[in-house]
Amino acid sequence: MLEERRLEVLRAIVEDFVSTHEPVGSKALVERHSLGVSPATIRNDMAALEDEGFITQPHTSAGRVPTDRGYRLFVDRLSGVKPLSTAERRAIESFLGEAVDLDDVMQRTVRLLAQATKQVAMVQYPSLTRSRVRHIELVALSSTRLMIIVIADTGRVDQRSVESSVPVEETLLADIRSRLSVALVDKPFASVGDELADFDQAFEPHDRPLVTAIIAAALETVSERADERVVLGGTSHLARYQDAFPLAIQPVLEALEEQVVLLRLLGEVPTESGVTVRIGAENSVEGLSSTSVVTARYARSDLSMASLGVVGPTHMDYAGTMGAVQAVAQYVSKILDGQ
Amino acid sequence: MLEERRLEVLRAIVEDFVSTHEPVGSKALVERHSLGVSPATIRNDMAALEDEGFITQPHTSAGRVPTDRGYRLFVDRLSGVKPLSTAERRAIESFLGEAVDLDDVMQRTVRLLAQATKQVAMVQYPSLTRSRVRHIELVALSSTRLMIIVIADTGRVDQRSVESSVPVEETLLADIRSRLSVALVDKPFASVGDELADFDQAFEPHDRPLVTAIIAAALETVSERADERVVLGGTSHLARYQDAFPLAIQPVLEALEEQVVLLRLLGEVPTESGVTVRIGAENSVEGLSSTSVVTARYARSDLSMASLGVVGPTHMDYAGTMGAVQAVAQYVSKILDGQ
DNA sequence: CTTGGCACTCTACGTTGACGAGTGCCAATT
DNA sequence: AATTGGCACTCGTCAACGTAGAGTGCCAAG
Repeated sequence: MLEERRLEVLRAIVEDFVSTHEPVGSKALVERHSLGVSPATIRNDMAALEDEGFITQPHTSAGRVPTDRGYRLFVDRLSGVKPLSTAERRAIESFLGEAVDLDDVMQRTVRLLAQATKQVAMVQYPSLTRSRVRHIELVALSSTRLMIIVIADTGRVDQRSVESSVPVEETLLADIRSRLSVALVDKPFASVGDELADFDQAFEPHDRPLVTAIIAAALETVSERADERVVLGGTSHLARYQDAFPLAIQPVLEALEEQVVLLRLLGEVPTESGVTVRIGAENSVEGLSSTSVVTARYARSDLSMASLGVVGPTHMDYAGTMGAVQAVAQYVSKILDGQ
Repeated sequence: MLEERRLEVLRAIVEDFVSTHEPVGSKALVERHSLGVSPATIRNDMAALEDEGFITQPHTSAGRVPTDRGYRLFVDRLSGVKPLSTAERRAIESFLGEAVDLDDVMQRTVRLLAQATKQVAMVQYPSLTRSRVRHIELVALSSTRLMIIVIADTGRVDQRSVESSVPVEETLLADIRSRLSVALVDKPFASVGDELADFDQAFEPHDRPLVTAIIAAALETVSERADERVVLGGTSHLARYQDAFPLAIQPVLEALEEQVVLLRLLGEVPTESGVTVRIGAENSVEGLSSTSVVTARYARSDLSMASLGVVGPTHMDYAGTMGAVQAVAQYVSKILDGQ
């Protein structure tokens, strides 16, 4: 029960610091929270918490600030996911429900998430790796330029253009198109490589260079770009932390401009459901060591599809953020199932 | 020739202020530039320039800072467009040349522009209004969901999904598809509305609701979204001006998150060629009153297509930025012609 | 284990004064 | 009429200084 109170103290410190952004002292703590003890007792607990590395003092005569480790403990043991109010739930549902398109869903989701958490939001497109081919189309843009368009069962559309060294005849194109359809439609994207392994064998040798080029483009589209698409939004919220962040919104903005970084942030998430929180240096992304990342996965037909989440300062409202991220992920799943 | 020197003084002030970001005084000015006169003379000129509203003093005993009007005069009369070095030109050409796709071109362009100017870059997709339909495709996603895909002769692909209240048969779909192709392919997007005016008359009355829905979606795609797509990049460069900007990267980031605002920034540009500069309050966008916007239009087959440009602090290197924007616009035009 | 008291340590803040950059004005010069 | 040197004046920056207050750690008593 001594342990008990210490955790209580840590929770109180985190909560106060999150709301005030200022080091919190023993006296203020007993005033704002009804811990039934005196400041002196709290001081002892604080000293212990500091020894264990959960909190720290910016300077000798200041209050305490949670460390990354402190936030970690807070998140693991102390904070429940705060459920959204029904009004909020209704707002989310109706806003996402209006979406007309997968693109529209993604765009609305990122806006929603940014607005609900007041932080930078990221949303990943449904992974191709876990989808099936719904349709594949081959279009002639000019006599030597083709465009290959792939539609997944999630409604995701990817396209890629292909250059041919020789003019392409429409009859050949039609042939390739229909064979591609037969070979790929309703197949999982993961097996596209296998399905196309001997694809060019069905064609005349002098047509094979073109067929090979098309296959290469198709594979590039479905494999290299499979998880690559991420939408970002709400970056203006970063600016609110000018003073709170040491000195650093530039490195954060820089990091977030890199698709690769976003994918890493979203990808390092375990596949299980639930909300994942990575705090400070846990992110292993340079420039994001003073931020926390809260992510969740969304699914379609109970098949985990991709991740979405937010990036904010380590001193964020974890309970609220986790609640919002989880709720949004659920609604995206629901929308995706409905379509 | 008195007028002459005053302009020279203004130019010197702008140049110094742009490079140092600090108010420039009369003494420093004669030291750094070889104007053949004494500081006292410069002071007289400065007083005159201040009376005319081209420069101003932050406080009584400080040097002078250009006003928006000062920058305007500088840009109009004093600054040439600085041509890029051949190395830079080569870098642009090769980087853009590698693009494989219209999406790829847009993405590379925005990166390039941001990197070359060290500012926030915006690139607008080629306007549909000025393009022709290259291909139109209708795909069944499920028995009641269709997707309509439109490809422009610029390689731009737009899609939109359509919900049908009744299951759609493949034969009907094929019929609509081929009629749509006949009606629209190679027609300018601007005339799509007219071309589709009586489109539903060719169908059985009980099929018309579906046809109407498809037409509505098609029109929405080609008209509402016609100029709507803009890519943004390089926002991290904003953070470098933390101190230089009054207090305000947040409003700028907020403004730039709004597609509408971006479109206004890019759209207010006169259709003629050349580089356009809008300084400070000239932008008429709230939150961007302490930034300047430099834009240029790019073309395809000599037909002006859309705009691209950058947003930066009013105290930017106008000559260099204008040079870069112009050069990039030219190369984008070239790439578009080549494809 | 808790608590009140106390000495101690810093930071934040306001004051003060010197310094210097920069200006405007004026009388002298060309 | 334009230019110039001189000079008094303004005002922001900076460092030094002192004070107030928040917060701590420790200790002895409950």
